Amino acid sequence: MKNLTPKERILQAAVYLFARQGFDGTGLRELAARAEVNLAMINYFFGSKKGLLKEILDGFFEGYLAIAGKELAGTDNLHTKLARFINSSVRYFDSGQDALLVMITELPHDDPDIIEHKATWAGQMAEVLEKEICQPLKEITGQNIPATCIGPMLTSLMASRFIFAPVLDRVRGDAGNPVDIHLYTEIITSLFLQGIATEETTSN
Amino acid sequence: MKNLTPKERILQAAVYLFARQGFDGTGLRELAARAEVNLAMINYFFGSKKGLLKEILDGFFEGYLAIAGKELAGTDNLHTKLARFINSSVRYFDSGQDALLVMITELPHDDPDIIEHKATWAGQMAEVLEKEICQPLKEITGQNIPATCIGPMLTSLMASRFIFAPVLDRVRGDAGNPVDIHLYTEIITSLFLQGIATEETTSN
Amino acid sequence: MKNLTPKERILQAAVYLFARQGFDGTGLRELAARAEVNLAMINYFFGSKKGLLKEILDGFFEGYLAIAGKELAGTDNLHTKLARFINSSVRYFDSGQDALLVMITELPHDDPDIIEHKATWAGQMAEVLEKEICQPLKEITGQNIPATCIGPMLTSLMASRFIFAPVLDRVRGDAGNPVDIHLYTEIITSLFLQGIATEETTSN
Amino acid sequence: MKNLTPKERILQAAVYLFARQGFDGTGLRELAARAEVNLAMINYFFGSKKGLLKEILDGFFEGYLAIAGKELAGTDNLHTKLARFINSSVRYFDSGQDALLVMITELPHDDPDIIEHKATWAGQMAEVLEKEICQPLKEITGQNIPATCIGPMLTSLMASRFIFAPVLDRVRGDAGNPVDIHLYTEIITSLFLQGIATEETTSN
DNA sequence: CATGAATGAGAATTCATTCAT
DNA sequence: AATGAATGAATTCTCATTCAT
Repeated sequence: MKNLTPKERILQAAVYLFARQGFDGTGLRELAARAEVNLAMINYFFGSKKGLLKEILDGFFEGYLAIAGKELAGTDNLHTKLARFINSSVRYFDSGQDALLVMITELPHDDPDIIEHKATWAGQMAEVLEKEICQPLKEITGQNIPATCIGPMLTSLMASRFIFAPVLDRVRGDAGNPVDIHLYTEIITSLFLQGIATEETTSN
Repeated sequence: MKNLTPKERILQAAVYLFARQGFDGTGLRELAARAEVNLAMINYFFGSKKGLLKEILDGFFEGYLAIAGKELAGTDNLHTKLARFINSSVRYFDSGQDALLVMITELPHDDPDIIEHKATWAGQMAEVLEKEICQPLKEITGQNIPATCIGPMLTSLMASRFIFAPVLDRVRGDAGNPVDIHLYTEIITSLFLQGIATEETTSN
Repeated sequence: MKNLTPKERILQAAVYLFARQGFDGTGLRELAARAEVNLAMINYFFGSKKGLLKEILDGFFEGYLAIAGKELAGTDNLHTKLARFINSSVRYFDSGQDALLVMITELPHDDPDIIEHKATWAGQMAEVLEKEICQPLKEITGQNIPATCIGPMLTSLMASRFIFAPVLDRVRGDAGNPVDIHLYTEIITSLFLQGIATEETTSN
Repeated sequence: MKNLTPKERILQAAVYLFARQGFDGTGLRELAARAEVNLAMINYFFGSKKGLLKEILDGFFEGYLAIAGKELAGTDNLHTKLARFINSSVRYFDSGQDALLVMITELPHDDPDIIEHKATWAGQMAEVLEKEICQPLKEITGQNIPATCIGPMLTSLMASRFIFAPVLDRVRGDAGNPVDIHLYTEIITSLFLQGIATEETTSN
């Protein structure tokens, strides 16, 4: 872990701490200590604390957008593409839980700089979803649900386990066994595509 | 708005600011100014800034839990009960968007005091869901999805619009027309119960 | 302890806390809590925090001065009188250790109000000592040591055990057995009258 | 006085103010102003206000212990060594009156951090005194007075003039002439070694 | 590149005190 | 006599940032 460059160490420490204490709840001193880096280097590399946050968000969105672009493109049917997207996204979220949490928890906060930045990424994401999900959906079912509605829903759904993780660890206690990550993916996929309780649906 | 008691004004200002700037991002000075209250009164009434957060979270969870208790109880079939719960919850979230955002964004942060507090509420919620949703679901479909999985999913799903709201306002621009709240409720309900793209489901 | 008047409870709590945390280190809230009294009552009874300190100092000095007046007066020889004075004083200090500590630790601090107050008492004490100790001493030994020198020396000497008590408790550990109070009195008396190591004195 | 480093200026101002107003009675703002230093530098250099106090106490104890080690060691007889020790100590106290007062007035206060710290020093001092004073004394006179008794007595006695100084200045008025410091040393030494009123002792 | 020193602004909290009831 | 509410000032301490070296 010491064979990372200072900049990488800072980034890594920042994701870790921001996820657990929030952006405003984390001091640069604490961050510098964890990254084993001189305090002044943070501003040296990232210009400001906010610049550091931007870089983290950038990294997360870039990867997420890439997944959307890759898994949703092509000529496969919508089901297949969605299943693929959910699968990849959940794995992405899982492998970068901290970055996901930073994104989610900083989403609603209305710092002018940051919100503009987030909107840019969200806009690009919406474009992809609009083209690859909403349009096909409209053709099939007639429903016209905008990407700005379905995107958040899908993202929140996939992220739910990670958002609630710290609390759930306490709820279940030490002996609790959370749902396996693969099962979790299946549940999400199944829920999103067929809803819950399909049996009952037909019986009623 | 001035005919509220100081304590109410503080609470109101706190929800407003915490939702927009985060708990740590909000200073007590700013809060006191907005509540038109002397700075020292906040500690006088709530003991500490954290005490104020706890009271906000309490208020939110109490209402949410009450809805779960009310709408999910009874002998109606699962579909009906879920539809009712979603309907009430979304309306609850909508009418108290700020409190919802405070809850969501503070969820992952691992302050020892707060996390314990949140876990208590989450535990109670999980009990209700376990009994009223998970058990019936198991009997009907055979699936054994724990409440600690389905609770977060459902909550995140219903909250998605509000979590992303500030960003989406920018994405859509000023002329954007978000989905109507009733339609939003319908979409959530439909998604949760039957999944998306049901037509295609049967055709495939 | 609850059958004391509020005023007495305040005084008692104040002596206790001032001795352990100092005057400035003790908050009125803490004091009110310990005295099981409403915060506002302290100012009600004593006018101010400083008024409370004055009353404590008054109580101590009054008792100390009374002892000096009683034990040093009369026609007995100086030795006898001094032994009596030391005996009574040490017993007085022992029975009111907290008040003694408050007096000692607040002595050097130069708050204008308080210092004037202390000087008044010290002046009265000096008069007694001058007449009952210094004058006789001068007649006997020819030494002219002023009361403003001998008073502090004698008082500090007798108080030494109490001043260092909290620290010594740690030094000796839990199993430490401090010198018995009667022996302590004897040591002080003997030291003051004959000095330490008298045997050697004669041999040298 | 300006050609001292900021850290030195802080230390100097702190000793001055703590001696006159007590540790808790002195604000960091006032201290920073007197040291002509930015407020934040105090915490920067000393970590906390308490850290500053610790450094002051360290400085004092270190010097005092060094004197004990130097003046009490050796093969001279006890009288000579004690006289030397008293002489050096009084001179040390006189040259650092403020530090002495800080030590004395903070002695009884039972802050956990500080008391532990003080106990460490007191323990070392007690060891020296035990070996160099108490043991010889026992051999000569048969008296077994522990160092934890004789140490406080001796220290308090030598410090008496400085503890009472602020009050005595008022008692004597402006024209008062306190005992010369050399005479003071002689009185202490004589008192400690032969007691007061030796003539009378033999005559009675 | 890297760092220790330095800073002004602001953080949350506690203070002793007042006053209407 | 007694109290809960309220307050302005001050508390210690941390903040992100800058800069000379």
